[in-house]
Amino acid sequence: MAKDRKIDLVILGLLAHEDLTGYDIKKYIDGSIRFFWKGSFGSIYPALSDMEMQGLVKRKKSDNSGGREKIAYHLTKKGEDALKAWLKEEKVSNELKYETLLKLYFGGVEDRSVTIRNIELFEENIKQNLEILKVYKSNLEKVLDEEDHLYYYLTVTFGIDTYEAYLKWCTKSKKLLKK
Amino acid sequence: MAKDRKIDLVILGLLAHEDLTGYDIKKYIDGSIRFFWKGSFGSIYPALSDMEMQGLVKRKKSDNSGGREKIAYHLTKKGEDALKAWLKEEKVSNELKYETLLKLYFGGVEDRSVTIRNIELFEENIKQNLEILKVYKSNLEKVLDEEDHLYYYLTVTFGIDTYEAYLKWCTKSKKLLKK
DNA sequence: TTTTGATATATCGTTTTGATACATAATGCC
DNA sequence: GGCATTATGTATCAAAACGATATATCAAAA
Repeated sequence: MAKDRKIDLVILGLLAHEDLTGYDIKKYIDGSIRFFWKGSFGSIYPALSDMEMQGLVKRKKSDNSGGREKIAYHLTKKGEDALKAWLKEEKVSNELKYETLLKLYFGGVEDRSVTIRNIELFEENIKQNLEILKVYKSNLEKVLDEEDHLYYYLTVTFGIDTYEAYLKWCTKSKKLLKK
Repeated sequence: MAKDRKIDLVILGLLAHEDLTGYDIKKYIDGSIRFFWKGSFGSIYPALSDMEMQGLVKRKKSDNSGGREKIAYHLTKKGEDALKAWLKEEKVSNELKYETLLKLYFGGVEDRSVTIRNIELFEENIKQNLEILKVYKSNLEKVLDEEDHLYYYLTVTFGIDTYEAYLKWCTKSKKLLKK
């Protein structure tokens, strides 16, 4: 695995469950994973090529039932080992760029109304995402007997708990700013 | 302001309060701002040069009281306008790369004990940061009469509320995984 | 029939990261 | 006093990521 390429981890993790194309990987990232990670084609495709050369993933025979090219990748034993090694790495590295908080921090250069509006926009955004997560949660609760679903469930409850804390903060903060 | 350069926003915001060198800006980013943003010298210095050419910031006479070069920057009217325009932009764009959640999501490829350990590591990390934020909070409460401090206070309470929700989730999730 | 939208790979310029280089000033300590 | 370490400060570089766009096929709707 490349020393400093984080996208590899997403790719390895996703391929552990099923063979996927670069496009499939992007869809997963834009789906449930988007709540805590993101990645673009510009990082996915070069990573897949490089990881193939490193023997972490293997290109599957292209499914030419129509003529359109489609390159699905399969996880190798070496790739699985790399994934497991990463899971056992004892370090916490969470990176965030919270533009909402940056605007809040610099709020003093403008009227209070501007900050209140920004909190409202954030609140709306969080409410929408919270609804989506709640649907995920109730769907997962029905299939919790399968081990993998337990992990998905935990990420979803993490999101729900966090978003609910955000919303409480929004209410409280708007009140304080309006005083 | 450059179309897609986010670091500009941090620089504009910080310079709104006082004149700073690139090194000073880095110190702020590694200080209180690190809880919701980050940035390296490799982005700060080139951005400062470029922003000077755009007339957003102005280089101050270097303070040669010792011989060592030191380039402090001052916010121009144009820079202040750019900052205010950004604050009023009605869009929410918060990016995060939560490695802890990625590991959790892919936890199924390893023993439960690995995920439990990862939650513990996350928990320790959050507890440490929470202590720091609580000190910030009690210091800010003494000086809340000044408008700017209110905004810093709000970012701090955001962090505290979020971190406390994280910790509750950690306790709950570890219990669930140990069942 | 056409055009929209989904599927699919790939590349490009710009930005960011993380590390390092280089140099001076201040501080700690034996 | 001498010596090492830490803090201050600017700057650059390779690697990585972003966001947009190009190209092309196919299905479905208008």
